[in-house]
Amino acid sequence: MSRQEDLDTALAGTAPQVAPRLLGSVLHHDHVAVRITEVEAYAGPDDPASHAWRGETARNRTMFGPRGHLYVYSMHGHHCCNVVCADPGTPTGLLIRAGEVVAGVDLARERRAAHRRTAIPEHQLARGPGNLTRCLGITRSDDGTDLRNHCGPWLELRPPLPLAEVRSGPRVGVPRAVDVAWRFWIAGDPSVSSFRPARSSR
DNA sequence: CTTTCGATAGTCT
DNA sequence: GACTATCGAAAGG
Repeated sequence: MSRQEDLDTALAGTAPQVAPRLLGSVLHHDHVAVRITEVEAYAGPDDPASHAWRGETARNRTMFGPRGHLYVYSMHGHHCCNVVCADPGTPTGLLIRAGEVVAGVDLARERRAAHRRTAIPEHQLARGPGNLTRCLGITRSDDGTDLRNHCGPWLELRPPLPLAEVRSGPRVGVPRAVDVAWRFWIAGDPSVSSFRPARSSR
């Protein structure tokens, strides 16, 4: 079975089903690799926290397409990347929130240093979705990339982690649908970001 | 460790 | 003009 089929099969379920499956897998881009330690699930039109909730726009178009594509958006001057899963028409995304840099540490540190004056501990290089994309050099121009058909290993699937190593809780910074525990992380991993409640509007 | 607050820029109303 | 699926610095425990 080709890797392409493996990935396509692995991403076939609903967002909360697939999300923990990505923990421990490795995301490669531009000479840096990150082992995923934290993921959030954003489900289709029924999830009021999802960008897709209010329908298709120019920004979220990729989420409405086939699974295995990368959905990249920008906000607050940072980029966040999602892996699209499920079937076309049910726009679901998996936000990659944090990871451990396992290759290209010097380059990752260089990219981070451009936006920070103080020293960065190694386990914090890819802690937080904006920091992770900065380490990897992912920008809005990577939106729509098909991870299944890329010649290099974009997303290197690893065997699923034992359930005992996985924790879950509410999503970070999300003001709606607070009751669902759709953030998943590897228990005890230092690269996992700390929980932040949504800031009250106004 | 925690909380709070301002900066930030792209998207949508 | 108002909103964020954010970040880092600063201040407090």
